[in-house]
Amino acid sequence: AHELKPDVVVIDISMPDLNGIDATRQIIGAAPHIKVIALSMHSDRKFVREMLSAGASGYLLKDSAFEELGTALAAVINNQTYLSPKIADTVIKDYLGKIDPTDSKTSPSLTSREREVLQLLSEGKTTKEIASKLCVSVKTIETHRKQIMEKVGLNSVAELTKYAIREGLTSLE
Amino acid sequence: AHELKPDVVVIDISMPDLNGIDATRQIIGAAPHIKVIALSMHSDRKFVREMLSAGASGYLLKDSAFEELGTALAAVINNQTYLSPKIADTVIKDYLGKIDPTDSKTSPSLTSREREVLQLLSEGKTTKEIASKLCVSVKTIETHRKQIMEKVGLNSVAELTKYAIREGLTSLE
DNA sequence: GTAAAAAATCAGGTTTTTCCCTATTGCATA
DNA sequence: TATGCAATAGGGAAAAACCTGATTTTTTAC
Repeated sequence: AHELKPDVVVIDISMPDLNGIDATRQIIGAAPHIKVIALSMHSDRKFVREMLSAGASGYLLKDSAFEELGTALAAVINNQTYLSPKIADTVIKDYLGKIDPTDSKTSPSLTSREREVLQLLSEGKTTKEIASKLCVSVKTIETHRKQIMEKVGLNSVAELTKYAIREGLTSLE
Repeated sequence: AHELKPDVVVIDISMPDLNGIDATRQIIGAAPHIKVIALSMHSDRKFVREMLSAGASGYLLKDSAFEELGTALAAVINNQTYLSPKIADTVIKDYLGKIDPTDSKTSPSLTSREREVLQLLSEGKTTKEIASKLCVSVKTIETHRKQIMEKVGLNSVAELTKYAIREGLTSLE
């Protein structure tokens, strides 16, 4: 970004190594006129909030259509903010303050640790393997898993795997 | 394209003035190593056929997700061809003329019973539930499951679920 | 038309995993 | 400072998976 002096940057949040949120912070910090559009697989509240407070002007989901990118670009170069419809929903709810637990089915925000466990689980790792990988007890992973199942309302590895795929935590390989 | 010498060009077929099909023909004619991915709103047979015979290596629909672009790019730089699923369907039907549903299963020869079990498994059913549904003993289902895992070379429900999705035995719901 | 191979069924016993309940610690924030 | 949430984990019961066979149909092959 520093070299190319772009008008708009599209950042993939889940890019490896460099954290997209921090990257955004740096870019905006160094060159506030640059517009940043975040591209993410998650519609997770925390991600969105952090990204926006880091200064992003737009937030798109990866499962959005190409068309949306054009719309978003047009919006941000006009100093407007563009959010994917799904994102807009969560942002508005967040903004309105009350997130009643009844409709939390939209995206039952898992903690980052839980997402981590879910990802490994949906990649075929056993509980034992996950525990050893994360250097915690098997019991801890069991608790996380139970918690995940409770939150998302599913109770089989198969369904969790599908959920993880839909949420972009894992791929079909 | 002439100036930038790209590896891959993504062409919007419906771009104004210049016809995307002719553009593709020219690019491929001048520099055959360049990969062209067509981006179109139509899944129209003629468009697709002409585009492919013009030398395109990929064909995406505009309502596809971003993710697909990555997949397509990865495919074409490996000298493979990528088609949006919808497109693939029409191409294959065109190509085959008639589709025999019986022999199209070229998967690692699971028996129909095994596929049945795998499907239920990948829908989140427990071994016990499957047994009761199929009116056989739990032991039988265990044996089937072991056999399936052996045949496809996977040993977790998560991976089996992904396999089942790829094979069209179950959906993401 | 029969023998061999493959598919479908199941059991006993052992090992592993999961489930349920409970509990501690750190951290944020109201 | 009190309260709630996140992350951690143990014990013990229950369930599921695993290993080692084994029997009965159904297909396939010669």
